[in-house]
Amino acid sequence: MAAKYREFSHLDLPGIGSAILDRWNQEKAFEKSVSLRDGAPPFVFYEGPPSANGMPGIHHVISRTLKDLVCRYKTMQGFQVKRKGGWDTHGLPIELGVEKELGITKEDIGKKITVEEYNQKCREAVLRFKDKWDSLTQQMGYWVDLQDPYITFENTYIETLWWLLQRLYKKGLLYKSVSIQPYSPAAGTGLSSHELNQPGTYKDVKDTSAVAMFKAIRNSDSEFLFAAADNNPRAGLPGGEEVFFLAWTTTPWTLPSNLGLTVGPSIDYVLVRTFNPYTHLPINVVLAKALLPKYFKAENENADETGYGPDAKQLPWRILTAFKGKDLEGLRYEQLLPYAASTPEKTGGDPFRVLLDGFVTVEDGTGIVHTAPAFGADDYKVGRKYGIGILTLVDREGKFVDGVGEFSGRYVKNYKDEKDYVDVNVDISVKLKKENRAFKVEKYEHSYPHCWRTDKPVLYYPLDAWFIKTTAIKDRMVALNKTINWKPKATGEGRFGNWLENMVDWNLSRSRFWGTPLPIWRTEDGSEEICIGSIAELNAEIRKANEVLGAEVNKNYLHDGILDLHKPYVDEVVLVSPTGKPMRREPDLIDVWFDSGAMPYAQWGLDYEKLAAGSDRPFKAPFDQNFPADFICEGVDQTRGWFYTLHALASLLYDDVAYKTVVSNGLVLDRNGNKMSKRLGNVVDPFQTINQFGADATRWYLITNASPWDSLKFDIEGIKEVQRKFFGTLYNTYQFFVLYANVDGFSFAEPPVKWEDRPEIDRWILSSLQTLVQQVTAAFDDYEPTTAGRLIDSFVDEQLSNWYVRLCRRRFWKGDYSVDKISAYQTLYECLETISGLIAPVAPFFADWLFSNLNNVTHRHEVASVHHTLYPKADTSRIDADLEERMRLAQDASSLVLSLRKKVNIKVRQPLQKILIPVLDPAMKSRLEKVEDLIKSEVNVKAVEYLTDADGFIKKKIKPNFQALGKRLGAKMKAVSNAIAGFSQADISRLEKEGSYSLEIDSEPLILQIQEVEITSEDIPGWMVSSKGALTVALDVTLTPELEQEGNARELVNRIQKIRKDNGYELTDRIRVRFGQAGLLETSIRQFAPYIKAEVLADELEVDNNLSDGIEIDINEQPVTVKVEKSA
RNA sequence: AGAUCCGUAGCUCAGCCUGGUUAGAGCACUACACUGAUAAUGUAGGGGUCAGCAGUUCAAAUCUGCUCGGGUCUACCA
Repeated sequence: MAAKYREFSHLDLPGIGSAILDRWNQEKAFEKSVSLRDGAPPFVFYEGPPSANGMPGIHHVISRTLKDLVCRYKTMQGFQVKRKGGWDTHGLPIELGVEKELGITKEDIGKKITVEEYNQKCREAVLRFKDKWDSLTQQMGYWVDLQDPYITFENTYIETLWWLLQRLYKKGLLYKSVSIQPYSPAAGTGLSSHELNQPGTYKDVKDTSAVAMFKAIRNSDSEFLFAAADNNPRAGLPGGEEVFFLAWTTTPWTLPSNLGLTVGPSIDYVLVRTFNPYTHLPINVVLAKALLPKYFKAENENADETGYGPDAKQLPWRILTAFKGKDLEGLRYEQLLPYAASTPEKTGGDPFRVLLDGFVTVEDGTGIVHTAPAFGADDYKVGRKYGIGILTLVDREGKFVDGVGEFSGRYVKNYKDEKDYVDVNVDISVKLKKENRAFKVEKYEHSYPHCWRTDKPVLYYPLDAWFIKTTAIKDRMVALNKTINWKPKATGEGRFGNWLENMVDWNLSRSRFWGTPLPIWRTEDGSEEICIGSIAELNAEIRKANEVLGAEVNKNYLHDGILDLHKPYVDEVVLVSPTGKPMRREPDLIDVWFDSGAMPYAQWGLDYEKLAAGSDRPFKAPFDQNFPADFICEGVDQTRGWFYTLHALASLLYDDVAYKTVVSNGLVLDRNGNKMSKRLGNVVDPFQTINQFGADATRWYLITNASPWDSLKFDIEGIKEVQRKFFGTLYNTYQFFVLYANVDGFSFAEPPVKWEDRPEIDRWILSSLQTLVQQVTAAFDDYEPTTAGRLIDSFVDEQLSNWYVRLCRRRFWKGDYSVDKISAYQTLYECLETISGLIAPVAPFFADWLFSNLNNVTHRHEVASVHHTLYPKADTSRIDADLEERMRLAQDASSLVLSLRKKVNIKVRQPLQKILIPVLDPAMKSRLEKVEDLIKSEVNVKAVEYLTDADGFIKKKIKPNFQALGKRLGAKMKAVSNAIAGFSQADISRLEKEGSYSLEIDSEPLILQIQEVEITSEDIPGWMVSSKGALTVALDVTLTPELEQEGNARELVNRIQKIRKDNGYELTDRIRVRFGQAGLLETSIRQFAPYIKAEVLADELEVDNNLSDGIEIDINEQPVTVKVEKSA
């Protein structure tokens, strides 16, 4: 006897998950799935390194599911997919975590704790939750190489980063410059954007704001302004009045550092004649037209000026001329607040001009932006563009430097908690008022960032930093991006494309402790520097410096060389310049995003032989086969993170893309659409979910519920549904199969039944299966797993389970082990086996469980795991579109009949005589004839009759084919549509007979073709009908005595089967059935005895009027006693 | 503020690219049925101004523009 298929008492997905996981671990299934493809073409995948200093959440499960399913799919497609894992180990979140844990702040590092100790703490914290992550990886079925991951803090990794930095340095792409960064004077430190985004840093504060007046200088460029003033002299006053540009600021302390005024090139500006409300002097001012109402009342336009004086409440004003911002470009103005420290020479540029830039808006202020390059990123940028220089009149403590007159030494904000601090901004404003240089001064409430440690307002301040000149290859990056396959497309074109268009140079510098040190050593005056590219190079330089500079220098690093590339060790190293001067390391660390963006190279490390040979890609094997990546996948939040840094580095280093396809998945929200956060307590624990529902159900839910790039509202109920609906159905189908296969000993031992010997329904489900394989493969190839999953879902539910199995049930338990039965087994087996392959990428555990349960009996595959097989390939020769179409007809027809039965309340078990189906053309008839038997047995009728035109019974309905007609007719569509609606039955048959019909529309002739309308049957007079689309079905509901007898017989069979089951008999047990007094049922029993006996496997069936015991049952309101026993 | 995604039944989503006349599934709810797959299944029912407004068109859930609401990213700026 052949081995038996395993049977189960119930579906236990978590149990299947852990059992299969154990087996994978024992058999090293993952390693094998890779090594089996040795020599096959590679499919390259990069793992974006997670940071293991926090617990993994459910949102990590979705992107890892996507990564995993693509890699599994490609492996099954015959590619070799290596997946090296990795850990992101540097960076601010780790440092902040450690600081919090130790209860220290940044300032304490190096004081209360040494840098060495601090970094040791970071190193320990980094992989704190590595176990949890590894465990999640395993339990969710994510196949990735955890044995040999790349770790960003390791020397080999950092060394590669150094080499890459050196390559950039040699290309002239690495430079040091000032940038304007958020800076906390109170804490004496720059702040990262991350720190600035801490909750509570933005506060609403009231600041003194001022609209300052910058006096225009009259020259040929500005003549049009002055001329407009001169040509409109005020009554009683001569011409030659002053013209001012109005500019608003909420930080008057930046006004002494003003070097420019920026306007929007296409914004409308006006020159307004009016008075200074403080000094009451007549003035002319320039501001954006759209902002006039902020400063002037409409009713005072062109008001009488002669009466204006100190006591006047209303400010008269008059527009003298209008122009665009671009007309102002280059106009010069007098410096607002000249001091010794702010002479034009000290600016290092050509200041006090009007500049153009797109960032100017007319939302606030005057539409003219006061530009102090030192204290605003936009200001700095536009200042550089125009070369107006830079003035930094405030020091790092937040107070004015010497040489700013009465303001020198005063803090620009109350940074020292002085009790009687006098706001310098007020004093500056007062000074401007007195000097006829302020147009409006008022308190203004706005939101302003504060240092999250000191609670003091942040300044934007110029700080030294190292940059990568990404802007140099911006166009190339844009061009390369166009070759990348983005999923979804819009993220690449929109979010990422826009980001590239507006890119700025990459600020690499971080003044922190735990990270990759910048490998640049400089002389004190900055005139000489070296960028180190490898450990060997550094060690050589260390020795050289020791020889040149003296025996004490670097003496700790002479013997073994440098052993750890982190701070503080690298900072102790002093190198020597070609001219013999000492060089010290630039103190910065580099942005952690460089760490991860460089992983394509650094994950392998440097190959010293290639390095010595001068290769421009000196990375260890298998780098050459693993660049660029075919596929990467992370959350959309990485668009400007990892996706960008990978792209930037590949473009900069090798003028190439780093990845060919990138999938960015959306966020996982809670069921109400809120972001998951610890604070709200709505985070979902992935371990709990997997333990409760299994990884497969979780993965299937995440993938099929919504496109991966849409944000997903995570709801446990959805997983339950997937579990019940999809896996439950598939499990049931499997159970059904093995129930009978075990009885019959089916083990696929027989040769496949020939195609032409298989019944229609087998050919149908196999054809549908091939179609499914085709569609699923296309969807996966297009990185559309959601579509793939949903296709499989509906196939399993609607086609396989609810049609094929339902209709074929009898074939499995009835009769001998015939060709038909074997065909049924082979067909269903093939469906199950193919589905196990199809779902393997998404539901890896269940797929393997199903596969091995089947394969352990049949041994059709030599490999032990579905993940080692090749993905199912569609056999297109089996696809029969017409067959699939007529099966749809059968399904529709059955559904219609069942609904008719429902209407007249005749149960399906009661046979009926016939149904009528009107057929509109011979093709439809022949299709229906081929599936007639299926319909008959499904709806329990004896006959199907077809009604054709000739019978004259059918009442027809006509409707325009809008798609066909609309193209031809256009605007006449409505009229024609109305005409068609008015067609009589005679009109319709004439059209059918002649193939065309002449109409007159708006007194123009029009020939209507038969294919331009849709004709359907509407009604069969005197019958109950129901229709769907072109299909109409009528049911004969007449019950003859014969039919009723048969109905009774079927009812009896049904009851006896139930009793068999209640008694716990085996499927194959033979029985003996005796009835008590049966009354009217006796006829049924006698007439249908052979049928009943065959159905219930009875050897004997008799009526015994003296039967005293047995079960009372009720057959169509006829009580009868029945006794069922096993045959002797 | 900019960019982008989303808005269709009580809930989760198809359909939109390529416009075509009763807008579909599943879940949930109600009723009835089925019963050798049974913690399954079928049928029927209620439930929609396809976020809103305007435009293009003979025809708009579908194309265009604007507005509103939600998410994310970037920025926070005079």
